[in-house]
Amino acid sequence: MSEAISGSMEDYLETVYQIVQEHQVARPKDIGKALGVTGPSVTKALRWLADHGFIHYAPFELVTLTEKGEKAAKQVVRKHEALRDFLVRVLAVEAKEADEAACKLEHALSPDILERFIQYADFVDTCPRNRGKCFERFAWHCNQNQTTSDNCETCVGESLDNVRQKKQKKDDAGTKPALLKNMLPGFKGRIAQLSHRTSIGQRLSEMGIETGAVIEVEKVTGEGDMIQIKIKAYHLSLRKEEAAHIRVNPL
Amino acid sequence: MSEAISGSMEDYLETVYQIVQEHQVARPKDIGKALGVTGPSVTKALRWLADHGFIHYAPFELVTLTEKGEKAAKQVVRKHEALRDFLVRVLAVEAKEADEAACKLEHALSPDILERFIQYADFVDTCPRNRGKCFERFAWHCNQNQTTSDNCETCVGESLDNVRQKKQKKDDAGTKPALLKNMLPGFKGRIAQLSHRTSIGQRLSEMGIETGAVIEVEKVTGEGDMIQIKIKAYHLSLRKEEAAHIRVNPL
DNA sequence: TGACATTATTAGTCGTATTTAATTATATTA
DNA sequence: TAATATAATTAAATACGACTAATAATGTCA
Repeated sequence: MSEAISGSMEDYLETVYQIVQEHQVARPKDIGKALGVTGPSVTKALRWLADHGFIHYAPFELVTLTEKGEKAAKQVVRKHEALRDFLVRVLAVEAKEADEAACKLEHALSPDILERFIQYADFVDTCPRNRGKCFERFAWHCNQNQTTSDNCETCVGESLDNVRQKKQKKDDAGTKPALLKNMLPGFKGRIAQLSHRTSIGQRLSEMGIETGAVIEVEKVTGEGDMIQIKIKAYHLSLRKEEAAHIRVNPL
Repeated sequence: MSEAISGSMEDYLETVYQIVQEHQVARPKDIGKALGVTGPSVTKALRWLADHGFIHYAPFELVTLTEKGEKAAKQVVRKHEALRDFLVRVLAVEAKEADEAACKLEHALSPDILERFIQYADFVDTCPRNRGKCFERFAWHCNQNQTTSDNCETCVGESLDNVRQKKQKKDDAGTKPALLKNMLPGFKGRIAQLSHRTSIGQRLSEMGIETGAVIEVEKVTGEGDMIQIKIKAYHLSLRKEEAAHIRVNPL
């Protein structure tokens, strides 16, 4: 009675509601088909829903919603429809795609934010200042360039990298241990920590090199894949991935 | 290598990325604290991420992102930020709430629809026709009436009921089996199916009444809780919930 | 270096949601 | 009415994501 309804139980309830709308009564087979699950999953879900007072259910008998179940189902259906509505009317997403997306989103949306979505969709329709004119432009624009995910995937990396570079600089200036991987030629520092289990860690260990040894970066090659260091009497060439396991304190 | 990354693994990856941004290196304890999970959960997640090539990880050693991991993490971070951005700038959701909501939503959003969200947020900022004027109105409106979820919960039931009524009528007109529960006084039909396990089903069974018997609805009481029927020589009064288990074919 | 506190890992368990395989109930047909 | 087909059930198994308790590794301080 007290446990909260889970996302998947909401799905079952919603499906029962929709099938009851159409056929008066829901049968496990149809529920399973609608949700893409097998019979036993449905049986279990129905028993849970019955135990918690959402449906009338007895083995081999007809399945219908209780008052409580109908109310709960309507809330779920409402969420679903509101989201789909938003996606279609505001974001100009294609109907089928919007429906599928709404299915996944509906369980992750808090009631308050759901209301915002609804209000916004209404607002777009009724705002006296532009009466949809402005938003039609958006829909049109969306349908013109179908590039969607492609044209932004590349630039995002760069923009995030920029943020990172900035932070990097700040850290470099400080005295915090840094990763050898990120150091530039001319850097000089002391090993703060190294991983004995990694290949490079073992190589260094075998040479008797441990925490505290002074290390110098000599060269970083073209694509940034290799880094050449000098340590004690040795000159070593490391892959950046190896260098990711060594922390250094700048001197 | 082939299995898809799950929602929670994305969370771990995102967290590792963010901690690496700040401290060069991520430690299990901090990851756990950031995600609100215990140590062992982190260990398991890290092993999965390492097995699938997202991070460099060996027990007790430093954790850093691989190339693949960094790329994947950036995608996740981008999703998160884009969603939060949308919620804050377009839907005028309060920053902290938006951040939490974005956490939950980000795993349920397809790339294509995510792009729509981003495009729309940009559109709102740059649309030359209103230059934000119109959307400020929405934000203002949201902050005026804090009613959000309350004022709509009631009407939704009604609107859904309307849809249902319409479908109901259509079905009633046809010859499909209907639920006795939904029949009105004067209805005459034949029992199509009944549940022997329910109390009313047993009562009827005991009277020797089975599928095919002719049934007549005499009266439906006030609040619609009871339904009076005539069957063979008997007059019976049923609760609607009982009547939900009997299907009838109209004559 | 040794003892201690901190942190990380392993092993075992729980709850949810699903599956397959085998069983039982109902419906259909000869 | 018996034989068969369809559907629903139970039981046992798998996967995932989290937990607790016990064990092991590491870093620190005297």
